[in-house]
Amino acid sequence: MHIDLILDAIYSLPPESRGRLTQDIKEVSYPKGYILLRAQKIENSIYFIKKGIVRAYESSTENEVTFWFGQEGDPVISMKSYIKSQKGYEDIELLENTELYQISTQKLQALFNEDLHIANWGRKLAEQELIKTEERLIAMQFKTATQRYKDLLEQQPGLFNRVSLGHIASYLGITQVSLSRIRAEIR
Amino acid sequence: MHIDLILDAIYSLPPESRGRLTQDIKEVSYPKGYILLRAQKIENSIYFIKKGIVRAYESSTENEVTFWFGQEGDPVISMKSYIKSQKGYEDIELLENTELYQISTQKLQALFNEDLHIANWGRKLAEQELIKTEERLIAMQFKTATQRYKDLLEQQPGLFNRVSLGHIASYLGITQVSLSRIRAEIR
DNA sequence: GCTCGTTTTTATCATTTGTAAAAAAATCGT
DNA sequence: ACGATTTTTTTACAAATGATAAAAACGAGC
Repeated sequence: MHIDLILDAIYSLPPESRGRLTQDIKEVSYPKGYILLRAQKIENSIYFIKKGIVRAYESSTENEVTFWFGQEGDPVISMKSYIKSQKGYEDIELLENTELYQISTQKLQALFNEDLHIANWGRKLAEQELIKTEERLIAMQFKTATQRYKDLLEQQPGLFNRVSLGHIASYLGITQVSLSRIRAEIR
Repeated sequence: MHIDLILDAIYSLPPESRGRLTQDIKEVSYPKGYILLRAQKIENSIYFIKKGIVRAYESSTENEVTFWFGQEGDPVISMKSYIKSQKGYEDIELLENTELYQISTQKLQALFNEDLHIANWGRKLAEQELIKTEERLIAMQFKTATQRYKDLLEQQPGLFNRVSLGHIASYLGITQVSLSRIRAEIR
């Protein structure tokens, strides 16, 4: 997925502003299994996924819990690092060989203070992530695990070919055994 | 709580920009029980709480579920309306007689496109709400109801004098009976 | 196609959480 | 202070979910 497409989906930038932003973006790639982002560390970069799939998980508890999957076009950000310059909760692991666009948060901050359009792009980035997170929270509070599973099947059918059901179960907030039962009931 | 204090806590604005923003802000107040915001409607205003307390709840399901409390200084926003101009999930009810600062989203959007500082203020507003929502989501996925209750007791002890345990129970994602059991165990 | 390691399902049992109804306690208005 | 209403707790039972272990299915590599 091309970077211009990704940036534009967030907020359409005039050519000059977009140039300023893309100037600071590098392409990087890492193999399956690589840990892109570590919970202990304050991260200095954010990423967008060109190709591949990643998961964010927290490992401080005995059994690690996946709480986010990122696919082509998605931003990969430790929000605690990005927003508050604090350690995040999550490690982020690449589940396939993955190509990423990388940008330094320092450079991004500088652009936010210089360019009105980029500041609004940054606003939209946060707003879009906010909507997604809010939707997740509401699903966790209002819906049964079965309903959340069905919703995921509908909204992200492709996900099931790319990640294990163990990861999906913890993403849904249940055990793998529970997920297996849900699948058996539906069948 | 004074509006300048609230705005500054989000992002410190230079005097000229702050003036532009506060110019469009009106003070309003409504009595306890008033429904400030309705799920069916696309809202044209956002608010900040000067004095009082409110709750957001979704009522489409049989038993209504509270998923957010707002207190002095907090923004009161239907994010779906504000960000995507779509209907939100939530009704918002005033739990006390409440004084609010009101601003039109249209005027705010106009200011975002005119003033770099205000655009960055808007970015910070979204970012702060994002961090809060993410923390909630993570607590729902990683922590037991008992732990979430204890956390709330610690972080917002004042809340318990202002809202019923029934509302708090649904906020924590459990039934009132469950909450009562938790409280009995701890005692 | 076979083997080894991983993932997924199934089974059993213990624990947690929910539902419903009733009792107890607290709150409110007069 | 009183009764009426609402809120909170308690109880008994049902349903859902978790933990653990074992079996079955699947996949990568030879």
